[in-house]
Amino acid sequence: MSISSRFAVGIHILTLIEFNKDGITSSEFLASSVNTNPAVIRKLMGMLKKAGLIEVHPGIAGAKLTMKLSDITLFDVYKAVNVVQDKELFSIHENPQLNCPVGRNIQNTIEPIFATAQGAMEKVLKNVTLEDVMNDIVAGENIG
Amino acid sequence: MSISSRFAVGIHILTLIEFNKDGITSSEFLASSVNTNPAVIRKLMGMLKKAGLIEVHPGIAGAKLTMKLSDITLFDVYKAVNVVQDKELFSIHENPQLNCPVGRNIQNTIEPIFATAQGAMEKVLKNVTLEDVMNDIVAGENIG
DNA sequence: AAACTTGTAACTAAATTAATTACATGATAT
DNA sequence: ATATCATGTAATTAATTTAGTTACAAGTTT
Repeated sequence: MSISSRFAVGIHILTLIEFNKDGITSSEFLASSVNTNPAVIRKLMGMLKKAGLIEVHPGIAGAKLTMKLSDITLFDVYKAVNVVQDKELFSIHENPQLNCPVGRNIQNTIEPIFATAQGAMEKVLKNVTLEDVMNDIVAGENIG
Repeated sequence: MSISSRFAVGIHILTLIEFNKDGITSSEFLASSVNTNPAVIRKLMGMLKKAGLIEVHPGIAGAKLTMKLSDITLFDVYKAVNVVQDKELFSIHENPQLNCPVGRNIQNTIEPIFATAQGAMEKVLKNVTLEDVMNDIVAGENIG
C-alpha cells in the first residue's frame, strides 16, 4: 500500500507553475513534464483550484499560483489532492466480536494511537513549504 | 488510500494471545474475536511467526508469544505484517521529463522529505508497546 | 485411524489508481 | 462569426491490492 502519487504530482505541478511563471503553464505543458496525460493534470488542477492554491479558467490557457510558494506547505497540497482522509491513514477492522474483552476495546484503544502517528507524519508536511522544495530543485540544478 | 487493516488485526491477535495465555489460542478462536476467516488469521500468524513474535506449530493448536508484551512495539507488528515498505509510504510518479528542471529534480527533492514524514509516523509506533495497548484495553473494561 | 490443527495455494469480489478517450463549454484571434 | 485552442468532466479500461472464501496437504494427538 502506498499513498497515491497524486501528492507528488501535485507538488510537481505547483513548483513548475512557479518555475514557468513568466510563461503559460497549460495542462499539456505540465503533462509533458510530469509524463502523463493532460486529463490527469486537469483533474489535479481542479483539486488544487478548489483548494484555492491556483487560479485557472475554462478556455484560458495556463494556471497561476494564488499565493507565494513560502505560504504553501506540503500539507496544503496533501489535503488538496485528497490522498488521505482525516484519521484514516490506518484502517481498523470492523465488527470485532463484542463478547471478547479485546474485541470490544480494540478500536477505541488503537484509534487515538493511529491518529497520533498520522498527525506526526502530517506535522512534517506542515513544516515544509513549496519554497523549500523549489530551493532544493534549484540547488540540484547548480550541483548536478 | 489506507494502510491495510492487517496491522490492526495483528495487534488484535497478539493482545488476545496474551489475554488468553492460560488457554489455547487457535486460529479459529482468534478469527471469531476479529470476526474474519480463520485462513486470514493463519496467514497473519505466519507473518507474526516469521517476524519472531509468536510461536506456532503445524498440527498443534494455539499460538504463544515469544516475548513479553513490553518488549513488542507497534512498530514491530507493523513491520511484521508488511503493510508499508521502507521509504514507500508515499509514491512518486516515475519517468518525469528530464529536459525540465523540475522534472529532473523532483524525485531527489521529494524523496527525503517523504522519508522524514514516514519516519515521524513510525517513530510514534516505536514508542508504543503492546503492554500499553493491553493496559488501555483493561482500562476500557474497568470504566465501560 | 479419526479428528483436529496449521500452512498454503487458488480463486473471487470490491476498491483504488492512473491512463485514456471523448466531448461540452469557454475564450480568443483572424 | 467561426475556427482554434484550452479547460472541465464523464465514461471506460487495465493493473494492483485487499479481504474473504474454499480446499486440501501435512503434522499432531487421542
